[in-house]
Amino acid sequence: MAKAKKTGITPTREADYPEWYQQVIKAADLAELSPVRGCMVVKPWGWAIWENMQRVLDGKFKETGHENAYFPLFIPMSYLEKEAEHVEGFAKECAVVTHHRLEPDPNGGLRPAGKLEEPLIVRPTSETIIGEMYARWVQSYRDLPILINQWANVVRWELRPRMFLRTAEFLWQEGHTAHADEAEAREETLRMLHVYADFAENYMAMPVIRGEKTAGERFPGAVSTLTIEAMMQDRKALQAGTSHFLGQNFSRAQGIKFQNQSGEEEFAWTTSWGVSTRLIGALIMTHSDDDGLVLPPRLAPAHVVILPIYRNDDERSGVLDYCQRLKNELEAKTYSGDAVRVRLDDRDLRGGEKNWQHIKRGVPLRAEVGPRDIENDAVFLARRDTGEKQGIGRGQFIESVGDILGEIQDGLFQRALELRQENTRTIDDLQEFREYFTPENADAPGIHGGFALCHFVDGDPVVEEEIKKLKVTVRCIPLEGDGQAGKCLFTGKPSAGRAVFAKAY
RNA sequence: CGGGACGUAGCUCAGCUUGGCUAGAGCACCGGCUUUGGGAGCCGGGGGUCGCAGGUUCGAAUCCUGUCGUCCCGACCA
Repeated sequence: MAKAKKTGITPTREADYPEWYQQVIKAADLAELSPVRGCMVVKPWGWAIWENMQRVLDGKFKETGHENAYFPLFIPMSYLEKEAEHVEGFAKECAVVTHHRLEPDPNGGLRPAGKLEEPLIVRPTSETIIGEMYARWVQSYRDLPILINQWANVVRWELRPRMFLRTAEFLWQEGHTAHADEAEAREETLRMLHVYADFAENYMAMPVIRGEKTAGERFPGAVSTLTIEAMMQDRKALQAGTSHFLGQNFSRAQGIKFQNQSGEEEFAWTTSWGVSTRLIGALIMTHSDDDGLVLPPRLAPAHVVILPIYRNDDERSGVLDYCQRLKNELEAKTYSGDAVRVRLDDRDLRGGEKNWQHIKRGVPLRAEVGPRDIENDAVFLARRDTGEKQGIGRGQFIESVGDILGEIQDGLFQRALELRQENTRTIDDLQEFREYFTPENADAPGIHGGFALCHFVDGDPVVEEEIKKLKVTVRCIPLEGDGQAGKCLFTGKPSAGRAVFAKAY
């Protein structure tokens, strides 16, 4: 009897994309909302993905000459006031600590006491506190460059949280560097953008566009903001990482000064760059399908899950022995420089239910092993990315496991790249632009639009108004543009190059 | 911070219009038996001060007032 095809996730992406996203997180047991407004609890499976991301990125930061350090969670309010644009950018979303003690109140509860002389803000980002320290550390050109990264949590009091994409508290890394000259600082900004792009494409299997933000989208206080932008499966853009050239704005505000070789006093040139747990959201929306999470092998907490199948206690011990041996043999193999990560799921659950759990959690390979397979010295192997299932000899499986994982990794990247290519258009006609970004049914806007490459004039009010109406934003001016000049789509004024326009998260 | 909706079991919700026996269902959970190669079936069981505080009433999940919270749509944002 053929059963009706049932998806692991309800609703499907097509039916209700935002709800699908929430359900994937739930079904894959990645995280859940906490009782604290806007803050989430990252559960072990989600955390393991983050740990893998951290491990890879941390290695890349160290390879590029950076060291880790740690700076305080609290920042004196006055620090934030020093850089005017910076204040404006973050003031509206800061958590503020005004007291340092609790005392009993008359109703049997507690109330804050011990008012602080100067309020402390919980860092929304650490440029100011880190800059303050750099100012103390730098006297001579010989003290530069300073190349430091920190792994930390930050707080931005968001009004509308979405798991992983925008939460009040989130985890990230922030690199902060100070240099003796502009060229070196600009080079650093670009270098780290490429580190991010490499990580996104080769580890997350997520193609990205490297580009520069327009003035309006720039980091508050930065001279230039570089970004990597990815397309999610609903064709919206997600900013996946940023690298900022801060010029001398922050060093002037914070007094990061040094004497150069001629004995003259100069301000240092600084940069900052970061990626956050938002990358997990990006990962989910890039690869997952209507059955749940799909993980690129390089970041998957488990590459292979072995599912023993048996009917009774007699079969049980034999099957488990065989599985344990298979696990050991697989773990002796490597993929992408690491030992193959294998889990043996011998929980006392029904096979079907167990199997679905691993599908929903996105494990790249599931190997079912039952008496029948053992007889043939084989396993029944299922791929999460294609859904393909086949019997394969045990020896062959062990020999090829690394290759199969590599195939999955590459396949996911190709699939994501194709989606982006199919949904990227060069547009030179305003009417076409409007239609491209207008959903067929305004009351239930389904998946529509994509990336549009258009000529434009940065900051022109006519442009701003038009794209705002359509809820479209300028994502970036690609670094690898065609370099052709043209006419602004909206105003007809001369344009030096095309930018990527899209709806965004 | 503006507009809308909603708070009933761990989760999703019914019941409320028209107040009335012991507050229900599905899923999840626990136990037993039969099962086990893509989400098992049957039987039994545990679990709720109906968000909170007042009020009306012989009687409130249901009506009234207040309050707290959550979600959605805007504005803001990694």
